[in-house]
Amino acid sequence: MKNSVPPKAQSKLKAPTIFDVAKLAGVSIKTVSRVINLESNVRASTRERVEEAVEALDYRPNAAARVLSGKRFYVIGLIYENPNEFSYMQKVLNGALKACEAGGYTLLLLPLTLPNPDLIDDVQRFVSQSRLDGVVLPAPLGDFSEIQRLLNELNIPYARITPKTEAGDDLSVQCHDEQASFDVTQFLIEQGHRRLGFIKGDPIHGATEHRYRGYIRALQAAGIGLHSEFVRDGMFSFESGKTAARALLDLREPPTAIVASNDDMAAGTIFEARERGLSIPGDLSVVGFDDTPIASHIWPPLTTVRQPIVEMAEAITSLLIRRLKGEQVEPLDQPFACHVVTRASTGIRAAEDDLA
Amino acid sequence: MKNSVPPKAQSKLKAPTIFDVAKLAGVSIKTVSRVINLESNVRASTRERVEEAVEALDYRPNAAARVLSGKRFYVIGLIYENPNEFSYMQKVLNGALKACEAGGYTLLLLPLTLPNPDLIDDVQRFVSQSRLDGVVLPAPLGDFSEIQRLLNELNIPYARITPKTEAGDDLSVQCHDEQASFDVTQFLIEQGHRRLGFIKGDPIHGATEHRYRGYIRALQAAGIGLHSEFVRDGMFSFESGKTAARALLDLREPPTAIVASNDDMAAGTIFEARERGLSIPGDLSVVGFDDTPIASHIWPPLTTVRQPIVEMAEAITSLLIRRLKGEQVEPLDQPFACHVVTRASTGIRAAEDDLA
DNA sequence: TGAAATAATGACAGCGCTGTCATTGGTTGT
DNA sequence: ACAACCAATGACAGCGCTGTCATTATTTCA
Repeated sequence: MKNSVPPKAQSKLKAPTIFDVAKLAGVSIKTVSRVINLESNVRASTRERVEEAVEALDYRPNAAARVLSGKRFYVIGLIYENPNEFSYMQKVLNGALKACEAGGYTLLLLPLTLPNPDLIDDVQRFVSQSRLDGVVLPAPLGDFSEIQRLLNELNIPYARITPKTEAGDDLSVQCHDEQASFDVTQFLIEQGHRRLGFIKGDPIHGATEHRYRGYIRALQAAGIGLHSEFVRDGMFSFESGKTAARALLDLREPPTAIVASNDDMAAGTIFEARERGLSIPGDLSVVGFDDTPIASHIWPPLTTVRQPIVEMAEAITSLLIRRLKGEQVEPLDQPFACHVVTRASTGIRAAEDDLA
Repeated sequence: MKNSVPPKAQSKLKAPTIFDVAKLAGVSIKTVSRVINLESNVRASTRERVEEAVEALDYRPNAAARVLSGKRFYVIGLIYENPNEFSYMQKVLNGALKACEAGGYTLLLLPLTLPNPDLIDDVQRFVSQSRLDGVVLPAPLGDFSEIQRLLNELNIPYARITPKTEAGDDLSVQCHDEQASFDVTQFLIEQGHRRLGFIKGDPIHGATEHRYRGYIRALQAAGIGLHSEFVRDGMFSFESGKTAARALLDLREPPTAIVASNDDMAAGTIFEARERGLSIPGDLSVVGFDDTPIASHIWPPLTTVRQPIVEMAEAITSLLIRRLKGEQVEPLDQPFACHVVTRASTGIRAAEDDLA
């Protein structure tokens, strides 16, 4: 009940103003203003009537009008030191922020926890309350069809970062994920590995499939057969990586190298290997994806794949902005390139292994 | 030159409007509007004249007026999945965001890289361009006196998260950092350790001194002498932790336990120890601070100190907002409590050690 | 009971811009 | 050289709210 979206009729019609509330409550707009600003000198009965009208119309004060006429801005700034190392979302944030600054736009944030039963309500509230022109949807949010439908209905353009699915008229960025996965797998093969484990990511992310395909292609290119017991499901979390690694290392003939679909799962793999007293890369080589801070801070540091996330986020956001300004924009033609960062978690497979 | 702040006179007077620009350029306001919105049908010479006037007055369009009169909002939303594990800044962001949502305010971000020669210009531009009511300054930004001076001049209230210095009328949050440091050091002592190394943090952070004092107090309480060679400077970075650990482990009689002032430096310490083939916690116990993701993802997982950062950020932001709304607010009376999270990077000091 | 004080409400201007439409100036073609 | 056109510019309303001040109810106290 409380979470339901406003009546459909209003999503097309203009939002109610203070006049509508005043009319419905039978008072002047100034009295409505007093009520919504919690000023004194309003009779309790009047206040109540106004509040009912506000409720009935689902009225929200127009922030711009408030700012323009009043003395307050209703804005808080958060100034912070940009840590020199970033998580994935920090990078996206930075890229989007840059593009917004360059384009004269303001960036507003809606952090969500998934799974979320009220997802659509939350997004709806955010979009209408904050009066947005456009929305950026990093993976996996760009693949929630309910969100896409909502934004389409409200006629709000959106840009997606590494989505899984296509959408017509697509404002989205991709990177050469599959190629990078191919490269990193091939790198392991060149080091002499033949038994290569793979830990998949959360299937909701497009990257999961791309990375898996790169792995398969590299095996094929080297004439190595694909063994299903070497492929395990993961969810991009440390724990899921640990669990998958446990299964792989429990095999009678365990892999000598493991490709984890992100750094957290690679860290989980190393964690699991360490618990078993395995040496890395002596007994097991491990690679990850994303080059997040953890990759360079664990021992041994991870060989991983770096994506230009900041640049990708910046590019797609500025494209979105150009489109909002009325420019006719072409979709990004080229995926961004990724590259392998070689560190100490990978090594040459000892010759003795060939006997096995 | 280009970076200099607008003429002093204007910081008190009202900001120039489109009228001022029009008058100076000798055109109508509509023409100014055309120029700043890059519309067509403006003679090059006119455009130039207007641009000069804009420059001369340092004119910035009033965002609220634009929004109110036009059809655009100049706002982009970024909707993202809140990763289940956060960096320090992510936590601050989440707390501040919560408080803003609850208070009907909007949160705007200014990420900064330090050191920054244009610091004040950047902050000035942010504050005036975004028309903020208040500012949140997480450590170490709350200790930059230039920023404080600027905000005071502009009469913009600010709240600080774990600042080092006091400011009258203080809107700031602290946590029981010293106590936590005492606790974690005492914990190591109880495990039998007597030779305890300490790696300090960046001196610009208040936490650095608090944590160091807790360490000293715990040594005193146990009757253990403070040896200066056991105390090393660090900068809160992984690298600095590694360097400091190297120095400590190079000692003729190295410590059997190391207290690093944050997790990154603790990770650096473990990294260094691993490079030397030391076993943890067998040969060396290590503790960190902050309980960042890395603490639980490295092997062995780190014993560390967790601060309620989200709650702290939320509390101080909502206090700031209440103050902006005109309430008479009291400073937060109690620092927030921290607690030790015990993991596998610490262990009982073997008895043989007593011989040494 | 009536005057003075106070509480509750309303009328209205104006915040700084953009959208619409009217007007002016300049160019082209014949 | 004049009409017919298009480019360049301006006049003005109005976006939705808050601040100011005037007005009208209600209470208080002599």
